[in-house]
Amino acid sequence: MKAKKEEEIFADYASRKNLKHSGRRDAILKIFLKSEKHLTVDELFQLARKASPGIGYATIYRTLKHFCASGLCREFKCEDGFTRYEHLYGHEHHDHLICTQCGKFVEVVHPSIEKLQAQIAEREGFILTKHKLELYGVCKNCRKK
Amino acid sequence: MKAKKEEEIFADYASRKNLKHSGRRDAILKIFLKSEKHLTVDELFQLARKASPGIGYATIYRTLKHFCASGLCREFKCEDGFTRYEHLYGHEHHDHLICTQCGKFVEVVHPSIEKLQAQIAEREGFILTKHKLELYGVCKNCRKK
DNA sequence: CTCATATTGAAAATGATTATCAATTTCAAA
DNA sequence: TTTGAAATTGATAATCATTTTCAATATGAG
Repeated sequence: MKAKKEEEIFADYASRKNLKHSGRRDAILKIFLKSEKHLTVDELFQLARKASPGIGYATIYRTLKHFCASGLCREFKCEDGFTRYEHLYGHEHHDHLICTQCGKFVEVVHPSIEKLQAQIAEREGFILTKHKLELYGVCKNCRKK
Repeated sequence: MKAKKEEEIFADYASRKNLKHSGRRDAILKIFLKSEKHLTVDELFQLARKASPGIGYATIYRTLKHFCASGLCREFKCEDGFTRYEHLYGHEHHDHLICTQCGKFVEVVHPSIEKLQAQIAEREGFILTKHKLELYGVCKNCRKK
């Protein structure tokens, strides 16, 4: 029951933060959890508007901040200028392979790269806190077209 | 004569693009070439203002666009939200190791990582066009403090 | 039920960047 | 040297994504 677990994570956060109950927020959470894509703010807004007509843009932003703070998701500033939000729960650390034609996101994991990064950092006397690796290219599907 | 060479690169571009001569631009170029740092727009603006009082912010932006188009430099959108400009000429492809305390930039090259990236992309059926690898951490100096 | 506090949408504010515009400068050709 | 088309410039307005403000409303503990 992954979805259940994610809802619990947010419920815990909400009670920790003394958030009050809100239908809007529930709707946004449901939509976010249902989508496995890396949604942009606007995509989420469009979907939320269907479920909760009259919802404002600011509410999406505010709610996403909460989701991030709760550990449910993470902001991902993409090269195309749009910020996307990706699920964190149940997703081990990964990097991204992104198709510049269709926008497909592939989450990739490669322990050897992580190891090499640590080596580089050590060689230069750094202690690594985080890294960002994005591979941009064209996927098989888009090449056929 | 690296500096000479860089000036030539820009001169070629300028003549190709029918740019007219400009004292402002010369000053900005000189400042940019003299600095080996990854300057932000504002840092460059502050420096340029000393050399050319009265210079406007827009001129910095416009000139940097030209520098990029000429192949002299490259925009680097940093995690801290500031766009920096780095020298391209004489700098082979590299990734960045960045100190989150003092902002120190180290250019790192690691062929094995490049190879692994190509492997990952191939495994997923992608043809790589570019990549972005940034390592964030704390440098030796900052750890001492 | 009550009241402090969280939530909301609309609209204003922000901050980085770009576009506009009228004034000025450059430079090739006359 | 003069001329005039085209480039350059600074100031300012416009964008665009995101944040903040604010007054109105909703929530929920006591």
